[in-house]
Amino acid sequence: MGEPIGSERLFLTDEQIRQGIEAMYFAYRGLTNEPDQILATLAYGRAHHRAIHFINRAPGTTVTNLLEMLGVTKQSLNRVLRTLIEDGLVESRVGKVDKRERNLYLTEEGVALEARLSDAQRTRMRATYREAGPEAVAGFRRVLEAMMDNELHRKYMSLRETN
Amino acid sequence: MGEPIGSERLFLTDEQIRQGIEAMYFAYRGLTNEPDQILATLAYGRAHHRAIHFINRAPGTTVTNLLEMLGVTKQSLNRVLRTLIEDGLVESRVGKVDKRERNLYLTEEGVALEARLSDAQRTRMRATYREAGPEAVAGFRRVLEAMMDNELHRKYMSLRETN
DNA sequence: CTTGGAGTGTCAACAAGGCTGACTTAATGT
DNA sequence: ACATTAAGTCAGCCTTGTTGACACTCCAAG
Repeated sequence: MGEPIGSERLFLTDEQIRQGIEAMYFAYRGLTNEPDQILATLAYGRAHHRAIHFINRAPGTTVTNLLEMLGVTKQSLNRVLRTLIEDGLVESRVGKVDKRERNLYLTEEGVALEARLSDAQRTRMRATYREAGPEAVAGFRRVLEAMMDNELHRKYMSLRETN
Repeated sequence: MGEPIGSERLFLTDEQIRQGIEAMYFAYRGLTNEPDQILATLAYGRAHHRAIHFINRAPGTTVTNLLEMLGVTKQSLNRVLRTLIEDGLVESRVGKVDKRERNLYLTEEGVALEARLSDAQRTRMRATYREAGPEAVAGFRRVLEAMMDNELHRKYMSLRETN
């Protein structure tokens, strides 16, 4: 067989692969550190953050839509969503065309919390990008996108079709 | 102020930063997908996976050490560790020099499960790396390492001092 | 116009895996 | 001898995931 097609002679030992996996683990922890601390002071968790993030990203999204993105059950999301609505961070409007649907929006207060949370992450990402340089960033993104399976990649891409 | 020092003219909009954060989220999900499914069939969770991973990585590690790596409480880890020991995946040996310490090792069965879990991840990582190319991989690693804070980076690096 | 099915919300019950606080036991070091 | 450290345990709490069952509203097709 000789050389596998497209291998470009990647000398990747199991050890190197393992290091990549560990790097993902620690980096992900680093990225969620600060938001988690902010959320803890507000009696919210990561689940609330995710909901807020995606509602901010796609204002007017429906519950089913959000369910799809997050990959959790309706009951699980509903619990989180209810507290956010009760606390006045999220507004749920009855759909205009289909009145069964609820369109979700962040309130002013919701936008404020979203900004606070993502500011922490963006500051870190900016510092990270500055330290690693533009080429590294391009590679980083390329690898991450290749790491998603088709379904996740579809979800990921769907977020930038409208914007 | 003009040009920020060290910026190297990185045109990074909030939108691009946000995409990076989202990419991390979806990629991490992709990476944990398969192991989670395997673990679910065995009545184990991600916590068990993490313990197994780090014991495999540093055989003979102490409980305190593991606690440090994982960043959880003793009680939380103990619950997981106990089931792994009861199920014969992990062996806990009294320390030779300090008999208060317990040195943790994977049994044959433990090694087998570790291999099964990391095989799934390594296969994905290999495919990912092949698709993205060597330069992308280097960038990926550089960005992830920059993304960790000092403490996490120390833990991350400690894993390759011995190997 | 009725009826099936889709979108939503909710109740109940359960499990994993975090947490805190309090405590025991054994071994170590001062 | 005594304080400290490593480990383990008990009890209780929270968040966030899960199933299953059910009600309500509304749309669309027969």
